[in-house]
Amino acid sequence: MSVLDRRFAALSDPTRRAILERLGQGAATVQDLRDIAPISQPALSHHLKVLEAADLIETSIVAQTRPRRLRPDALDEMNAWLARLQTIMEGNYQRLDALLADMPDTPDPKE
Amino acid sequence: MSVLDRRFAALSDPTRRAILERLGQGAATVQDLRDIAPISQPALSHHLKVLEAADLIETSIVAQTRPRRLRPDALDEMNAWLARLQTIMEGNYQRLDALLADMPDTPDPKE
DNA sequence: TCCTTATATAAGTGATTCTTTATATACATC
DNA sequence: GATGTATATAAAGAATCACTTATATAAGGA
Repeated sequence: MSVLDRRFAALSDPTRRAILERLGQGAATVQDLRDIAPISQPALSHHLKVLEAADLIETSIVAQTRPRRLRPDALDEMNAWLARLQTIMEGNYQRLDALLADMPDTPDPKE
Repeated sequence: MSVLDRRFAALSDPTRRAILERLGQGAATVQDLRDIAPISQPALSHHLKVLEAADLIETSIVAQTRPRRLRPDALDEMNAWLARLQTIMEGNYQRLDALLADMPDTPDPKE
C-alpha cells in the first residue's frame, strides 16, 4: 500500500477528518481530542496511528502526553493528484503543462 | 457513509485511480479497461461500481456495452475539503511565524 | 512507594473489502 | 431461435477495518 493509498484511505473516515481539522488549529493530545467523536480512547489512538502511518501528522513527546500536529506538506501529493486528474477532465492543457513542469518526475499512481 | 467518505475511499485504491486516469482520456467500456490491472472482469466491474457509488463516474448504455465516463464535478468537493484544511494549516503556520518573530529570545526548537 | 494521569497495546468480534469462479442477463447477429 | 459478446450478479473465502474492554507502559506527584 503506497503512501498515497494510505492518505486517501485515511481521509475516507469522518472521525479522522475531524481530527485533522482540529489539528489545523494547533497541536493536540489524545485528551484534547476526546470530544471529537463518541469513541473510546484506544479507538482514538488507533485513528491517530492511521493518520501517522499516512504521514499526515507527526508526534512529539511531552511528559506523558503525545501532542500531535499536522505535517505541513501532508496534502501536497493528494492535491497534485486531484489537480492533475481535474486538469485532464477539464481539458485545461495549459494548467497541466504548468503542473507537470513543477513536478520533479512524472508521478505514477501504481506501486 | 457520506459521499465524501466514499470518494476518498474510492481514490485509496490504485486500480481505481488508474481507471479514473484512463477515463480522463474519454469514455471506456469494461473491455477497454481490461488491461488496467491483472484482475478478473467481475473484479473490474466491482471497482466501477465503487466509483459510481462515489459519484465519480457515470454509466451510459450502448447496446451490450456500458461506457463509463468521469463526472466533471466529481472532484470539487474533495478539492474544497483539502483546500480548506490547507488554508487552515497555512494560517496556523503564519500565526506561528508571527509568534516566533515576536519572541525576544530564540525558543527551544525541540520537536 | 503508592496513586493518578496519559497513552499504547492486546485480544476478540462483527462488518466491510477484494478477489475468485460460476452463472445470469441483455443484446446483436446469424 | 441459436449463438457469441458484454456485463452484472451470486457465492464464497481471505484480508482488513473499526470498534470494544482489559491491560500494560510511562511519567508525575503525594
